[in-house]
Order: sequence, then C-alpha cells, then structure tokens
Amino acid sequence: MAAARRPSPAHACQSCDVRANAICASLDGCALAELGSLGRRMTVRSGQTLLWEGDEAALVGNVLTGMLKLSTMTGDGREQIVGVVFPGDFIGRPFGKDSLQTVTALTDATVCVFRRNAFDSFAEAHGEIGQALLRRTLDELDRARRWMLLLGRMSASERVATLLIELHSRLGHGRSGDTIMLPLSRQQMGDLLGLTIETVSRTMTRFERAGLIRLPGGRRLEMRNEEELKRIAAG
Amino acid sequence: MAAARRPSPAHACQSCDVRANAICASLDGCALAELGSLGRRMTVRSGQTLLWEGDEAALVGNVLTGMLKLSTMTGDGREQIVGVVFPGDFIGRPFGKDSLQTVTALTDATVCVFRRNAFDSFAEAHGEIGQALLRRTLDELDRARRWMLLLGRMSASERVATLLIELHSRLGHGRSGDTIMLPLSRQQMGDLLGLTIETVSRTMTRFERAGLIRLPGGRRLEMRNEEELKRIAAG
DNA sequence: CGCGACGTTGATTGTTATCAAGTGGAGTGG
DNA sequence: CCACTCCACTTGATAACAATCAACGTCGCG
Repeated sequence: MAAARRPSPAHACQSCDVRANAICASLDGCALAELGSLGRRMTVRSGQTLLWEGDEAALVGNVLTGMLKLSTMTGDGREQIVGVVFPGDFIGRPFGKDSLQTVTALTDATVCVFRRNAFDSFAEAHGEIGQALLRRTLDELDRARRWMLLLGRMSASERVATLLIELHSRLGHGRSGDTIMLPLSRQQMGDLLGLTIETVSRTMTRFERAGLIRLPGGRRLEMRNEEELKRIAAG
Repeated sequence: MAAARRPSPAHACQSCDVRANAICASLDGCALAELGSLGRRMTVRSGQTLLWEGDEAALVGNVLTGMLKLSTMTGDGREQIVGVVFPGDFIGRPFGKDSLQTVTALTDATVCVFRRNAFDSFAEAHGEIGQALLRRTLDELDRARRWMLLLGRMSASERVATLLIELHSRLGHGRSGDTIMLPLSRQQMGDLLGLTIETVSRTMTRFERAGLIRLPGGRRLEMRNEEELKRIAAG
C-alpha cells in the first residue's frame, strides 16, 4: 500500500500554506521555483510509514499538514518515539546517511518530498537553505536534549504532566479550561514518554481524580488546573 | 576562580591539532586567519564550568584537548548529562539563544572560544562554516536520539553495557583484552545513563563476576568478553 | 449481535531508588 | 612510619515505583 504521490505544480510553492514556517521561507522566488520543481506532494494515511529505520534514506521533505512521529526500536522491539513533527517541520536526514529513525504518520498527512540527492545538491548550491536547516536542527537538538532529561530523570507523573502541558499549549489556544483532542493514543504517549500504556492511563486518571484535568471520552482532554500541572511537570 | 585565557596568535590555527577534525577544516587560509583573530585559547580545569544553563550563552568554540560534559537539571537538582564532547567537537549554541545546558570540564581541557556574536556574524558571512556546523549538528541530533532510546526503554544492564562498549571503542584501540582508564566517575556514568551511582556500581560488579570485564581499581576497565557485552547492549 | 481496537482498573512482581554502612586507596600531618 | 581523614566506590537491607499479567469496559462497525 504505497502512499499516493503526485507532482506539485511549480507555482504551488508561492501559495503553500507552510511556506512561511518551513525552510523554504529563506528562498527568493527564483530559487523557490527551482526547489519546487524538484519536489512532489505526497499524501500519507494515518499509520503509514514514510521512512524505515536502517533503510537508505532516499527522501527528505517538509510537512504540509498533519503530524508524524520519528521512532527507533531496540533489537527486541521496544519502541521509543524520538520526535514528533508538525506542519512546517523538516523530515529526513540530508547528507548521505541511512535513516536512523522510522517516520510514521500519526494522522493523515501531506508532505512535500524531495529525493535526498537532489535536495543535497540544491542545498550545496543555495547556502540560505543550509542556514535555515541549521537553525531548525539546532532547535531540534535542544528539544531532544530537553527530552533526555525527562526520560532519564523524571517520574511518571512528571513525564505525563510535561506532555499534557506541551500538547495543550501546542494544540489548544493556551487558555486554561480549553478542551483539546489528544493526537496520540495511550500507546503512543507511552512510547514518547518511555512508559507503558498502563502507567500513562493510571497517571492520567490520578490527575483527573485530583481535579487537574478532565477526560471526557478517550481522546478528549480538558485542562482544569494548569498551574498545578505545571508545578508537577517542573519536578 | 576564572579560567585562564590568553590570545591565540593568528598563525596558531595553521598548526592547530584539531583543525582537520573541527569545523575550521572547511575554511581556506584567508578565512581561517580571520576566524583565528576572533578566537582565544582558554584552559579549563577538570570540574570547572564554562557555560551555565539558563545564562546568556556568550561563548561558542571548539574543544582542543580534554573532555567536557553538557548537562541539564530538573528544578530540584536531578542532573542528566545530555552530551559529552571531545577534541574537535563544537560547543555552545550559535544564533541567539540562552544556553540550555551547563558545560563542564570532565578533565583538564583547552578550548578555542569565540564571542557568540562575533562567531554568528562570521558564520553568516562564510557559508562553509554553516555547512560544517550543520553536518555536525545533524550527527549530534542522531546521537541524542539514539541515547533517547537508551534512556526511555533500556534496562540498567543494557545501559551500562552500551556505555562500556562505547567508551572502550572510543578510548581504547578497539581490541578486546585492552585496559582503558574510565574518564567518568560512577556518578557521572549514572548522570549519563539516567541511573543512580549504586545501580551503576552493582551492574558493573555483576558484569565482573560474570567474567565480562575486570575492574582492577576504581577507574580501570579491562574488556574480557566484548561479544557478550555487545549482546547485552543490543537489548 | 459480535468483534476488534482502545482504554481502564486490579493484583502481583521485579527492578531500581533510597537509606545506611562499610571498604580501600591517596594524601596529610604528627 | 603510622594514624587519620577524605573521597570514591562497594555492598546490603528496604521501600517505592513502574512493569507485567489479567480482566473488564466502551465504543464503533461490519
């Protein structure tokens, strides 16, 4: 079941929704048209995998809509999600290495993909894009390292609280009292936090009983006491 | 107790030991001289801190000799080491952000430092250095994400085995039967692995009793059965 | 209606953290 | 040269936390 692919007309970049947030923002009209001619839009259904850990990473690209996860596995199949990408974010590993992560759609998603070789050459020729990619990669590295503190040193409550705060601020409008739809299953939350599904579930019901959140049906989350949750997340 | 600092003569770059391995390798003689004029050599004693988490990160630079750790802490003081840097590696956070890690010398070390602003401007003007930094940052990100799997999903034995294999291959000559000096205290190993000092110690004595390693005195490590240790590390 | 995916809850186990001594070696000073 | 101290490390006993194993509930869908 291959993902649907179709050429994206060159002019599409001009009106691209994520252009301002993606690395393409660094390019002028001419370079943008050139890059656009190298790319293709691609639709990925929720659950489908775009890149496999260990395979030659033939693709890179930008997320247009939806969310995807980056994950790695131990030899015996335990999974850890090492990153989640949103519209405007870059995916894949430029510059000649195998993919070290599996990239899988968490929701239906569209991405604008390039063959890695073609993208690498383009990047060599257009320094701006390297600059943009560098800034983005430095931010990603900061995020990964912050998450290492969570994985290495935080308790289950601290981990879950941190995730809920982050999802709420990222997907809600930041207002306390909001209800958001959780984009992750309990299993995925566990894979992100280094916990089991049961521990995630128990921790969330404990938060609900304590009046910090409400969980009206599996995937809905209502924030009731963000301050206290933040206090827990801080460790 | 401020670290010792002295100007590095511009010509020092030409004969710099780490030049071939550092981002400077990307520069031609002229640009190298320019960058050299911005930098200063600096000595840091084991245990001294170069940058503090949360402070404005005024410095960036290259490691010339020694090893340093990058670490973060929870609000209540639990520490996680998120990276270890060796000669030729880059330290600091270019492009306008506070340092998110504390950088501390694990051994006596020398670094070649630049004021961040001066370095940023130089990097804007010299695309090559951005390219070199990008490749290095992508590698760092891969490493950080691999470590996230260890922190999130591996048992104490798997974590310790992974670290010992990595230290042995990095510091020894890769031959089984070698003895190496461990560059980390048990506490530091724990901070890197997300474990307590006691768990690290117990795990190592279990490995010794099983004949996988020998520990002749606190900091020496002799590899006796690298294969089995690798098997454990694989999960 | 029954099935399957997802989520919750309970009982129990197992691993690692915590608390508390104890050991051994390097360095100091009588 | 021998206590003495300090520090890193080890070892032991116990507790706490999260994983595991096992039902059970709920929702959506054929």
